[in-house]
Amino acid sequence: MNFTTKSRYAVNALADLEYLSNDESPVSLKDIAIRQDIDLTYLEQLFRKLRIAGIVKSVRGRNGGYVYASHPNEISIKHIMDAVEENLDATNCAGTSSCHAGQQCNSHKLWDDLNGVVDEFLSDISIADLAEKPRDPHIPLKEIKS
Amino acid sequence: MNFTTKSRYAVNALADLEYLSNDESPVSLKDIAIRQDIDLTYLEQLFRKLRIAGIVKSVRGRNGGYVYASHPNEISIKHIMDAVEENLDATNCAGTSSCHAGQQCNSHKLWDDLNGVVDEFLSDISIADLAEKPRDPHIPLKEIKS
DNA sequence: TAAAACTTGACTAAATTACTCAGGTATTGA
DNA sequence: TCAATACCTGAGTAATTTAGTCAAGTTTTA
Repeated sequence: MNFTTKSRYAVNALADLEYLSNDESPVSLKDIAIRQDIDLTYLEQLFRKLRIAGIVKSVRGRNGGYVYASHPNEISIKHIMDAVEENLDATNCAGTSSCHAGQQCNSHKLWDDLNGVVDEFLSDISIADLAEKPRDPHIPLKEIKS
Repeated sequence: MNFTTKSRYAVNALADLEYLSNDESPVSLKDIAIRQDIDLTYLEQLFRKLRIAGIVKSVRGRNGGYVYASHPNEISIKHIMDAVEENLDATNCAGTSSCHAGQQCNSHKLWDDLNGVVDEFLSDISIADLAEKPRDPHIPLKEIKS
């Protein structure tokens, strides 16, 4: 399991899409790059992945940019991370249960369960949760705990 | 957040400590290295960290090896991972909330909450849970979900 | 006393991540 | 029309991290 800066860049940039947009007009990557202090061409690479994953749509040409492909409360953090990250799996065997000499290792179930816990958490939070009220806890920890 | 093979090696090796031990006698790293197919000197590096963290005790000299420093049901997976991993934090700012130009970024709370969810999960599982019944689910997912 | 087994530090190769560069192509406002 | 804007693509590269290796110990006991 490897959460890199790609996830953080992508999530923050997608939150900016809402922040920087005026009545549904596309947001240029340049504006996001400046506000988030990310290199423009690096951001382009991330948005290419996001576009292919169906998370954003691009508008080419002058005054072009990117818009959400669906409503931000339908875009989960998990969806975003699946699009930009290479490896979100915590097991050593990519779920094939061949981690210990072709057999399931002692801890296979542990990592598999961990995957489930993380996936569930990330699936329940949408980009709208972040953009609307960045300072408030979007999901109270208590809800998760019990 | 970065879960590497170190965690998996360490957890599996520590489970083997119970599996390979005869009435509290120390287990040599050589035996674990063979059973887990890990390079011996690499395993030594991991056990150095585990010893410094107070998870295992070493017995030097002939017939020496390692034993648990405390009862295996008191050794949590989180404790092990803290000992061997470099970076378990999912935030970009190591919790300092300075992720966006000195201020808290949009997603800071998200990564912070994710840390909490993962930590809680890993703290509730002990090495005894893995060693005793490796094929059974040690924590049913249902218990976590609702 | 020699073998077994832990101890330590330094080093290296492979892989990954983050980032850069050099070109495009599509669109539109002036 | 045409030049500016902004997306699009592939290749390359530097820095970092991970995984693993090497060499030379120390400690203990059969």
